[in-house]
Parts: sequence; structure tokens; C-alpha cells
Amino acid sequence: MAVLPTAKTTAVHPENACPIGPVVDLVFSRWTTPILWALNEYGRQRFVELERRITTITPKVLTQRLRQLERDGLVLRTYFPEVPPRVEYEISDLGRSLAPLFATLAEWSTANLGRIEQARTRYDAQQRLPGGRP
Amino acid sequence: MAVLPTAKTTAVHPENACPIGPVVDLVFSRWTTPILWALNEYGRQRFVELERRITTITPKVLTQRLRQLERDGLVLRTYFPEVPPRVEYEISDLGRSLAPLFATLAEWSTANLGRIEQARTRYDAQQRLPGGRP
DNA sequence: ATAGCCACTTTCCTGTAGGTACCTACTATA
DNA sequence: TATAGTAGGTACCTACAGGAAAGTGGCTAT
Repeated sequence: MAVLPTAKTTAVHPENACPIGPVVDLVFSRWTTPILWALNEYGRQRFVELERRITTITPKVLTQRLRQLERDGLVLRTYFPEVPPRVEYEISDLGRSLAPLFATLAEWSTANLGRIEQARTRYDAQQRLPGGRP
Repeated sequence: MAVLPTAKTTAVHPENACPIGPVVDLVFSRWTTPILWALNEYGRQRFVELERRITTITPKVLTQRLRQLERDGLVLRTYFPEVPPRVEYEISDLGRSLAPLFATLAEWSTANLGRIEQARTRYDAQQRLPGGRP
């Protein structure tokens, strides 16, 4: 039905409740972080190199994601009409501007992943107890 | 079959090619950012308030995500055995430690979302041209 | 003659995330 | 009597993302 905001719930923009929604969809959709990371870390490289680095990705999906990243201007594609054909991918300036963000994320990860692991085991142990959840 | 790293491809840890993989799965899986954002922005609140804020989420999925966030130690849940029952959710210290990250992300967003939009229209226009993609 | 290389593309198929709709128990209110 | 409010749980169903496998094209090496 219609969503009637009560007096208590302050009216937020009805759609995406948080301002980082769009950029999360762009940057953190599946497979994009490994691709951008590899491109940023190891520089300009070709399709098969990426495929070999990100061992679990299939060529179809790799193509899809590279196209999307190219369209969003985060990755540059260069085609060489040789035989056999050669294509090189590199990260763009816009993509490189994400590097500090990724670094912050990596820092947070090393600092806090352990805590999350602890929280999980604590939670799971708690759930096994009788009268687990009211 | 087996992945034989060639001489050119430096051997990376075979599995996740980038170190931020796990944390991305934790923090940026679907619906978690709006939930964390709402909890961080508007403080301790109950189920229906979250439901009304994040207008497009269904109660089933909201429950799922809140449980996951609670398990990971990013969200705290307090149950009051009243009638009707009352439950309050709040962000934990660990969850709050993500705030600067989100802020950086918001900054990047305001600074560069326009560029991405431009890149997309440029790309789409290019593709419509004859001889689009070799 | 045939197999291999590269950068994909195409076809087919499955798993699962998420949506819809309905259910619980208890009370206060109309 | 009936309805609303709360915090979910459950059963069922669908859509779409993603995986597997094979194909394409032109040249080269065996």
C-alpha cells in the first residue's frame, strides 16, 4: 500500500535511503573490485592475464564486467587489430581516484575482520543455547 | 582445468585476487548500506521505523539482513518482552567505525558521479556509430 | 592436416536471492 | 465483534545473474 510516514519517522527521500547507494552499485557490484584491484596493482594487461589472475571468473562474465567498467569510464580498453588479436585493459584516472578508498577499506579490513569473526562465533554459540531467541 | 601461471602472470594467491574481497561481501552486500546508514544517521530505532525509512525493502529481507548484521557484530538488537513486543536496533561501535569509510565514499560520489554519467553517455553515443566495436 | 592462440560470443541451464501473501500471539481500542 | 498494531516466520514462486561448454576467425607452428 501507500507508505504513510508517521510523525516519528522523519521523511527521507522515498527512494534510496542513503546517499551512497548509487556508487555502491557501481563500484562494489560483483567482480568489479577484483578487476579494478588487479588493474591498479599490476598495471595495463590483457584479457587472458586478468582471466588467469582472477581464477574463478568465467570469460563471459569477465567480458561483461569489463564492458560495464569501460562504459562507466573506470577502465580503458585498447584494441590492436593484429593476428591473433590483442586487447589491453588499463585503469583510468577516474578508476585510479578510487585507490585511497580501497586503501581505507583494506586498513579497516586488517584492523577489524578478526572482531567480526569473533562476533560470529559468539553469536553462533549463543544461538545454540536453549531459549535462544524471543 | 588446472591454472598454470605463465611466466608473465605473477603468482597471486589463487583464490580472492584482492584483499578487500571479504570486507566488501560483509559491508556492501545488498541492503546493508541503507540499513547501516539509517541506523548511524537516525540512531536507535525499531523494526517498523527502519521498514518505513527503507521504503522498498520487504519485512522478510529486512529481518534477514538485520540478523546477518547482528551476527557480524555491526548491529545490536534489544528485545523488550512487552505486549505488543518491542525490539530496538542500534549500530555497534564496530559498525560506527565504518562511518569515515562511508563519508569518504559519499565525498567520492558527489565529486565523480557526474563524470560517470558523462562517460556513459559518451560510450553509448560511440556504440551507436557504424563500425562500433572490433 | 591439424592443432593452437586470443578475445571474445552464443546457447543452454541452474541456483538462489528476493518478492508475495498469509500466519502467529496478545492487547487495546472503536 | 472486529480491527489495528508489533515483530517477525513460513511456504511458494519467479527472475535473473552467473556457470559450463562449444563456436568463430585468421594466422602460425608442428
